[in-house]
Amino acid sequence: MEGVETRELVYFLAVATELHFTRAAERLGIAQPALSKAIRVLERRLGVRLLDRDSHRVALTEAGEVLLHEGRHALDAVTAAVRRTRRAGQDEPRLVLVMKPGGDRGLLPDILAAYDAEPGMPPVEVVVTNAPDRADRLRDGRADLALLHRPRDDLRGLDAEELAVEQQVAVMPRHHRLASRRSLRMADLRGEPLPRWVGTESEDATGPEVTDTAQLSQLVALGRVVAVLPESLLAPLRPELVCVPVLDATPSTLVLAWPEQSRSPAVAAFVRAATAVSARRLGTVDDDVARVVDA
Amino acid sequence: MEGVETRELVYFLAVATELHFTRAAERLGIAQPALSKAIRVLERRLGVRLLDRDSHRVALTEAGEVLLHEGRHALDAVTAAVRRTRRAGQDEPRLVLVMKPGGDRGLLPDILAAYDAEPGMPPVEVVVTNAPDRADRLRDGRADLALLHRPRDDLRGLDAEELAVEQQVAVMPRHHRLASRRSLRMADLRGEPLPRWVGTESEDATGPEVTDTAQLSQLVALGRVVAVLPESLLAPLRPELVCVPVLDATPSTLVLAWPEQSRSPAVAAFVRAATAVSARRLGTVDDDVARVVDA
DNA sequence: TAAAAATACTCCATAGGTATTTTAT
DNA sequence: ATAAAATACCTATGGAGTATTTTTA
Repeated sequence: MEGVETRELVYFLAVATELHFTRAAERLGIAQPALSKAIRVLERRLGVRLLDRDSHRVALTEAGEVLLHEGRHALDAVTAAVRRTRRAGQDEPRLVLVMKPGGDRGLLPDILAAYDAEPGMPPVEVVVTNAPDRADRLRDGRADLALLHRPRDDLRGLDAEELAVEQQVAVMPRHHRLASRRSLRMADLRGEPLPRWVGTESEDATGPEVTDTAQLSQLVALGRVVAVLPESLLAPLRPELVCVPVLDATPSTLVLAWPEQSRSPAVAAFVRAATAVSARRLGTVDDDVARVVDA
Repeated sequence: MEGVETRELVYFLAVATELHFTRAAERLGIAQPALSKAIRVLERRLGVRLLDRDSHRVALTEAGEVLLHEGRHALDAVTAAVRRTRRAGQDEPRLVLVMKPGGDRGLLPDILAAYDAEPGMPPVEVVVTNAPDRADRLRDGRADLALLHRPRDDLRGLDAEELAVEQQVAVMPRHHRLASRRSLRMADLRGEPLPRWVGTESEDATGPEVTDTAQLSQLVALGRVVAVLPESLLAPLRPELVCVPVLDATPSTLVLAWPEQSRSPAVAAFVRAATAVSARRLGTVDDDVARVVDA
């Protein structure tokens, strides 16, 4: 009566996303009647109709809509529990940190050194990826820590500690009409093609799709696009490019994030190390920002 | 291979908390051998030993420790999904708001009025309870919204909007040695018996256990305890009691909280209503605080 | 030796398969 | 007429029970 099994959630999510029993059953590797029955049982158990269906249309009810969102979340939590348990049981557990290339603003070596100084802590495995699912990796247990950027990344479900704030700059070829300006406002970039980062739906981006900063550098150098981003992301800068501070772009904050309900001592130790390093560097970073803003 | 069923999680959590197969099996209403086997299957499936056990001792391994925490979280998410789906499927869905008695600082009537002004929204069911699990009710789907107090309540897993800040006061009988002071510091209260709120483990509370403000008022009036809390919580104040502002107590912030991953339009509408009312009242509230601090 | 977990077996509830019917466009 | 979901029926995996053995303080 009470329990809903994860298998049932998986089945329902398949149908709810496909909106088609036969295709969903294929995807799940089971037969269509089995799936139909499983859904009927689930509906009966919940006492709620989840899908309105006739022979040619399958649609979510209000309740089905709710279970689609909440069920996804619940399944994430279950798979996260499984992944973290498996990892904790390894012979040599590791602390997994994800970041994108260049996404550490040079802080990581010092942080790792500070962390390694603590005795009895598992080694850190740094996963560097351009995939836009870094935050999701924390949520589903593939990673323990992530270097993320606010406000770009969605931090819901995560705890985070601020490590550094960086002003955004516009990157363009040396010969660009705005390249000699000492600073810009977003309005100055009206009409410029901005890159569309894959995996993010941006409002005003009209330029080509980009997946990583190397590709972006290339496109900027070719004059196909102008990028607005934290300066350190493109460091070291190609010689034919220049950066101009954009005064009214929301600054990008580098944060160290971890799953909210984490009780891992290793995660705690790493966070301590990172905040210590960040605090030590804070003066320097602030100077950097000030210098950029003054320019 | 992949899937872990919620039933298995429930079983494991029972063993992990009881640390005793036979008792856990009783609690679950199944036989001991069935439970032993289920755990063995789970361990095999995860590829990880969860419990170190001999005939007289059952102890969690590192991995078991992890699954205890993460599994609880995951089960919460599953039951939350089930509860919210059931509620969404009711004939007349309701928006459930939990608060403790007097926990709204007088804002709720206006908020409800503003919310009711929006068309097509489900009615609000206000649950007033002294139970200390108000935040948990959001996490496990029994409620959609809660009026909570920072920093007293643990807001992890929740989103929250600040509604009002209130200075803390010490409440004591009129004849108390500190009753004539215009303000206090926490140090002045050294040696005074502070109440131990049930459900919270407090460091320096040495006085009697209390469960609600009526009981607390009574105990304060009897001179058995001195309480530090936001003034509005005891309003209207018994005539034989007085309040003295405590300058260095961390102020209490009234927040409206809801589950992080909520996508409910009704919740969104209520939050809008609440922030609007709060903004309208903000000047007044700030004046209140200023007046208290000046006193 | 006593208390508790593991093993051995038996049973049946149900997940899942195949074949077929119903339904709506 | 056709595509898709529901129904009917069958099979077998595995969840849960009882009886018993093993283990160690």
